[in-house]
Amino acid sequence: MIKPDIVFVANLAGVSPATVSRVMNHPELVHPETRRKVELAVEKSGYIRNRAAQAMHGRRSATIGLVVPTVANTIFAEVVQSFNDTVSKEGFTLLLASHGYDLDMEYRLIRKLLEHRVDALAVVGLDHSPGTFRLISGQRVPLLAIWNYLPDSPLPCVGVDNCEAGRLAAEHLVALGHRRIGMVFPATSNNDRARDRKKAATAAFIAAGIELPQRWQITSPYSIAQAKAACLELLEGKDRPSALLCANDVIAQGAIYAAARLGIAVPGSLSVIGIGDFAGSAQMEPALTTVRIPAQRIGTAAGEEIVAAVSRCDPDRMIRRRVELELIMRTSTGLAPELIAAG
Amino acid sequence: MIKPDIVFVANLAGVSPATVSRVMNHPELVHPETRRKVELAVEKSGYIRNRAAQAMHGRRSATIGLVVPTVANTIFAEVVQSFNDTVSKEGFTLLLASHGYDLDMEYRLIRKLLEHRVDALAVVGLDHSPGTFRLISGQRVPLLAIWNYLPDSPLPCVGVDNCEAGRLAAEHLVALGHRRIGMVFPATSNNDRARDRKKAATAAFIAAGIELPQRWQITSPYSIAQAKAACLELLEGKDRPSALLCANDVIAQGAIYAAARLGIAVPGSLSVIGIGDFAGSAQMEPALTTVRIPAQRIGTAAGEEIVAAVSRCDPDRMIRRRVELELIMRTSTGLAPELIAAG
DNA sequence: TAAGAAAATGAAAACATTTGCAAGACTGTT
DNA sequence: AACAGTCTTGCAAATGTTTTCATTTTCTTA
Repeated sequence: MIKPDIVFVANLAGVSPATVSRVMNHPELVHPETRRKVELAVEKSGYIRNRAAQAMHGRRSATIGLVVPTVANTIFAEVVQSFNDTVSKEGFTLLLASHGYDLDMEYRLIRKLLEHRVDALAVVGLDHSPGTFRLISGQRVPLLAIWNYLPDSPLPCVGVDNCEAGRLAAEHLVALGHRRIGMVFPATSNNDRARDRKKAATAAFIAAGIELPQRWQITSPYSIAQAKAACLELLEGKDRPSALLCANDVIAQGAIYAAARLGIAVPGSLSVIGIGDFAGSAQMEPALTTVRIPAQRIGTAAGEEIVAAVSRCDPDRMIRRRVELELIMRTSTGLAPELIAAG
Repeated sequence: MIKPDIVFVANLAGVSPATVSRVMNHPELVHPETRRKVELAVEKSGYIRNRAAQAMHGRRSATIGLVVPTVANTIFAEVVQSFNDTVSKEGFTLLLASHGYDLDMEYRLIRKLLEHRVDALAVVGLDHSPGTFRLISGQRVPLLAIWNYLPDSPLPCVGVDNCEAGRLAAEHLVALGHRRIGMVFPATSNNDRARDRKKAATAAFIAAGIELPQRWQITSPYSIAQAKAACLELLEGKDRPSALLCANDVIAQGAIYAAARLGIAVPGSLSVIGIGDFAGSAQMEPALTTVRIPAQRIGTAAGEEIVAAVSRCDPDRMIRRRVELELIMRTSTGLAPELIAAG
């Protein structure tokens, strides 16, 4: 039993291969009766058309490449999901690659995706190696940066303004009267998202006349376990901040667990704010105050833009779409203890 | 500036296309000096080889299809990640599709992946539509079911025995002396994982002479928010169980948050056990007792098996690999209150 | 240094499809 | 019944590689 190809089906239906091809791609061009015959033959033989041969002809490959740091992280899983849903609805299939925050690896992965002749390419963030930029500009493949928005980004982008996210979080703590503030961020090299958030938050605190002692600025990767460990260390002494601004909700979750372990009341003696509003943040006890980044909306919007970019075939069109942030006040933040004491 | 193809590179290097092809695929066959010349030409022209043309020649497409219910769920994100890491290391790229627990959709997605001539296909679980089985058996593509292990599975599989998972969780509660037991599970049609766990847990309870009143058997999808809501309802009355067996850690997390909201002490007056041991379960307060399903090990093992299946080209070889479960005792379960009262 | 073996290269067929072009088969109009 | 116009369809070229086979070049060894 050999695998049926288009000529096998053509013979079976008593037509030419060209007609079979037309039935698959432009059904309106062929006579309904012929169409029926062909469809029957396709059904009977179990024919499955070969996208590779199709792609080779210069047509669409019907694939879209997506490169993310990791999917094992709630942060990106949601965006991958909704992006996939959106492009899938338009008949595209996702080629997924993850580089684990290694930009050289990212370059190699993008190369691999280009070998597969993806119709378009989406990457996360605006930080990429020079090699990557060179590679892309040489090809005529639409490229979209997702997750980040910048008014003057070098790439088309769909996402949120991380500076604003940092600022919103900081201003919320300031409004609650906090002046002894700690921050928990991952290493910010190669991570423009964390960098922008931290910079803007710092600026907002300075603007409010708040000092940020070095001992309360700590570093932790995006992992609940490591964030909890880092915060345990920060919080166990006498001299601790009254509020913690965390780079994202995963870290904030770690911080809250650390406080719970140490018997520190949240928000009574410690306020914690995150960024992201991931699944579960609303349900925690205490429920996490955070700056919502609408991952689904970003994924969907990015999917729409990339499909649009593929169908109009002008790879150099620059679109920038900004998705709105929103401060979600819940129960993990409250008035600074000093204010409460003062009555 | 036209896109360079293999003959363009060949001319640039002053060799034949065949030689260029050999440099890309079997470098050891060509003279070092020639190789250098060709590599230089590749570099200079920015040539990127066309996998589609390669695949068309009957060679590998170097892609592997993975079909999951969803990736927006911690449950699968981890397994996707480690599976991808493993096959990626061997030069394959992942074609990802998600069907949202809809088996008809799954059929269509698998068709699409076959059109792209994936070298192998991985799906989650053993529940699939008859159409899917027919489709696969017609093709000569290795298929692997991941996540579940069954000694007599109809498909090659790499995963855990969900019956054992349910049994382990149930026996732990029994050993702690609990006799008033509730269970929180999603709908079990089209979900063999949840079904097996529930069946085995039920059997274990019956074997221990424990009755399972209908009012304590509740249904909730895999969502923290919905699980929390469902558990709030179950727990707020006077007549509540002393222990909750949850279909997975996401549901267990919801249950713990519900207890926290109602001021019910865990594990003092309510024990909660999950299944999965997801990221964060160990760090929660109280830390979640659970049956660990080693998602990474499953993903890695599945990746290895599928790569092996591709290189040996015997699509009908039946392998079944079982990954071990482990009961992880933490602080969300404790002795039944009745036993404590009795001293 | 010549013969034979081994290594390196090229020519051309093969892979499964799409599409421009042209020819044949209808339709409706005079 | 002839004509123009519109639908359908088939032919054949083109797409970018890989690989078999044959040929040429280089290396051993006597």
